[in-house]
Amino acid sequence: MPQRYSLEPVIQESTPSIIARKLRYAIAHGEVAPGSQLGEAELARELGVSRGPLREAMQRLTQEGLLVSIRNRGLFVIEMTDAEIRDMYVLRTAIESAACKLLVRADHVAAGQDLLAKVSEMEKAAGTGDRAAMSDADMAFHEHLVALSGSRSLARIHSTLMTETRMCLTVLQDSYRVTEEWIAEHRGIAEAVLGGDGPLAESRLSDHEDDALARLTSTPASVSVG
Amino acid sequence: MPQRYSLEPVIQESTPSIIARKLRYAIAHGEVAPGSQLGEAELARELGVSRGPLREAMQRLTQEGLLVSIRNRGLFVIEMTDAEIRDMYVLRTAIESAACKLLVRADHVAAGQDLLAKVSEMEKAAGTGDRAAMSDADMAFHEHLVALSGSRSLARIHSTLMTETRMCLTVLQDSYRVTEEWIAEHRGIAEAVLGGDGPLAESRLSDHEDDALARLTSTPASVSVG
DNA sequence: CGCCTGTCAATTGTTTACAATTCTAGCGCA
DNA sequence: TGCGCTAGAATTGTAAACAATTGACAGGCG
Repeated sequence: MPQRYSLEPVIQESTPSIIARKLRYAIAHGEVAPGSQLGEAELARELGVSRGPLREAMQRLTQEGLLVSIRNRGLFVIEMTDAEIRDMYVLRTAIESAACKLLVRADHVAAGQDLLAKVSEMEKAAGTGDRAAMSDADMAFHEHLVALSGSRSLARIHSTLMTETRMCLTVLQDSYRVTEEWIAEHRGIAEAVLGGDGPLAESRLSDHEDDALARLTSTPASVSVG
Repeated sequence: MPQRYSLEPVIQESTPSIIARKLRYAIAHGEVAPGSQLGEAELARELGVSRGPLREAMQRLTQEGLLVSIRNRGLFVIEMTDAEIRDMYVLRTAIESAACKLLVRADHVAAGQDLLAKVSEMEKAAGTGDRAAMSDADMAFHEHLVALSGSRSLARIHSTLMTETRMCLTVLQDSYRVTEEWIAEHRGIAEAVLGGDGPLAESRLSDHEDDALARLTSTPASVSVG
């Protein structure tokens, strides 16, 4: 059959998937506060679905670690302590470092240029002074870094980490400052990738994550994973 | 209140949790073949639960990546291609490397001795010639490595990876050979940790993972993440 | 004979209702 | 005041029924 129109296959997203995505977004953007309870009946009414699919979606988020379940009491949005945020950054640094390793072994020139483009977008966002745009650009850089590595495994883990990161950023939005230094760190990583210097890229990435972590937590990270 | 007995908090595991654990075990140990379909009605009857909690458990496994869902058709156990196994090992190496980094920054002497004890258990298992015991000991070493790091994040990801690894080992059980070299690799890692040499430990770990990967896949890994 | 199409059985997806368990809060009582 | 008990409310688990979709198969048409 001639493919006259460029038709993409119709993806029938399952209802639990849709619910999970909406809930993830709501949690990440602070529409539901950390520690607050998600009542089944209320949520089901709000979303216009029945309890079955809703519970399936909740189980997914529980598996991701975004919700904690207390039996016969309900599901609650996680509250991350400083220690847990530090621990999350350990994992995040591990994932992104691995992505860097893969990148420099592949087409690091194209990847580096791609990342530099993201840095430009960050500068643009910084120029407008829009907080949301700045953090969006920040996260876009890191998501792109992992996506360019081509690893599905890394991308999957990373996406859940970015949700948690976004949640932390939303909570501590006031303390989120974009400095020249902040953009320079990203550019440094991109340039190291461009040059194919894996160890340098990883080192800069690790330092960058430590800085980001220090901005998120009250006490500085005592042990770095870099 | 004086803690006279070392009482752990009573954890009332939810039904979906139990189901998920049982299914995970069954998949990991080859009781359900990769690619096979899991019928809701049949499984529910077999496990003695209703479809509700069963579906919730399935969603968890889907989120973990152990099952793939085809809408209106059912859930199937994943079939991993060589490329996917390689990709999984990229992630696994990233996780365990990060654990190594944490280990050498903490009490690396105690950790190293602990790991050497695991190596002894491996030798014992190798002496009996019991295939299951050998792979158990192998996986116990790696799980211990991550557990000793004290990172909940790393441990959580790693546990799902070990399930997938176990599945691969079960499928290709015949080609699983334990050699002197295999034990020596583990001892090398443990000794590097004991000596507090992070880079050496990571390097040896990476080489070890590459070897393990080469045993699992038909074609050798073209790109290492180490 | 080959291809398309309509029907049918099977399975999943969703909703609803109800029973069971457990936590919380309030009350009475020593 | 402190304790135990009880009623209410919430979640959790179960069951049944219905809707929706898929894949297969038989039959008609060119």
